Amino acid sequence: MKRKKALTKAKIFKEAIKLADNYGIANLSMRKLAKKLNIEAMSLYNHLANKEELLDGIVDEVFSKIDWRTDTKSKSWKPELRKQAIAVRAVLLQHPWSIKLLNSRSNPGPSVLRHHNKVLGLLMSCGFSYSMCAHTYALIDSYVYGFVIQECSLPATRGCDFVEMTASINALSRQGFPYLTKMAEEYYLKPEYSFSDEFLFGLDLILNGVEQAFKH
Amino acid sequence: MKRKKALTKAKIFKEAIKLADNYGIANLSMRKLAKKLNIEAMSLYNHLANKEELLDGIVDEVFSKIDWRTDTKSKSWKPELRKQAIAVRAVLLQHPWSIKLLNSRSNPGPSVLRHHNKVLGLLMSCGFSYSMCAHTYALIDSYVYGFVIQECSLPATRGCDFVEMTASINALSRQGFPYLTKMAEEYYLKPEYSFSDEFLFGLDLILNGVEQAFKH
DNA sequence: ACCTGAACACCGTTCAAGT
DNA sequence: ACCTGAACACCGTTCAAGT
Repeated sequence: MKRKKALTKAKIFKEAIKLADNYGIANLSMRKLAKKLNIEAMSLYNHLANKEELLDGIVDEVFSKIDWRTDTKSKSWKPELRKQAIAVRAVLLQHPWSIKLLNSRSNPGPSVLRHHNKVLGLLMSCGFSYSMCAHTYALIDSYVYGFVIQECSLPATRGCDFVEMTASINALSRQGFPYLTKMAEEYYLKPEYSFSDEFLFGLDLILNGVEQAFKH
Repeated sequence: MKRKKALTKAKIFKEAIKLADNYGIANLSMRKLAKKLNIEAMSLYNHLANKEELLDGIVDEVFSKIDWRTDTKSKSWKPELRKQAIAVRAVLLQHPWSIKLLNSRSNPGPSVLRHHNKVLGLLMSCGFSYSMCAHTYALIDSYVYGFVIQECSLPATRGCDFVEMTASINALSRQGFPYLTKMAEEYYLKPEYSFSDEFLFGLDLILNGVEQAFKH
């Protein structure tokens, strides 16, 4: 019999992420996770206080994947902040369940805190006042999270076939939403349209606005 | 024995919202809801296909409370769009559980669709192109939802006493997050600071940016 | 120090049976 | 047409007992 190596939090989190990626966060239960780890559900409680700690842990694990090198002393906050926003979106999209967990957890882990510290450090060392830091960060964060949440819960419109497309357009117009109908048939449901492509428009608009506010 | 009036979806949704408001969305179960309605859990399935329909229903009910009069023919989209964003935030804050449901539901109800139709109609009748409509709406929606999500999941910092405040500052600085620590002690944790006050800064920055993009 | 089995108090949902 | 009781297949978590 080969002896199993001791279980660690790291291994538990890794397996939990795999489960959530493959079967959805709704199917991540302590019992199923334990089964995957070849132990009984109750054994997990030797390593974790409760499921909360598991969820906090895997969110933080996702955040730890953000590319982490930044010249905090940089004098150009704008391209750097842009890069950070893009990076956050990228890791969240890799694990679509993570965005929903992120803002329902009240105990941010070290990687989440490290990220906040990095962004605030960037702004502060570029001469942003406390209030401009707070304004800017609230704005960028809200936008990125809000955008990714919508993106992750969008029906996979790519695979949407012509029949159900016209069906949903017809349903809309029957219920009396003329503008929405028009917009859907003339724009949203065209195969060229991709919600994801909207991300940079909003991000750059926000960054330009912050720049103007910063310069007074 | 007084005869109970027939149960309707409207009554079920109303009771469900009351339950979620009072005890949190986590405590809204089919069984508890049925008990409040003085019926057995299984009877709910005579009125609803499943719990999904319940959640779709109560989200839509929340959206139906948005003030709904709008002069869609208005030539000034900016104050109107601003008012809509503020109204959406207001109703979502009244039912803090609703924001999390909103973007996990894939079947938007009539009130949600009506709202989308209204905003798109406003922009379209003010001469926005399809692509500017899509850009603008994605941006505003992302911001509002992202902001409200953060707002709803913030620890009730108002009641936070001095002891735990300094404790959390110390914890931060011990872990080595100097900027975050500084920002917390010099700004975020001061009693005058309120995250909610950040909302209008971002909203107006975005609206001004859209205005510039619209004018070319 | 770690794992286990049995148990508790829950879930959503189905189904056959009642009125 | 609506309601019910029993049942199924799940949850997270506790606790006393094992090694």
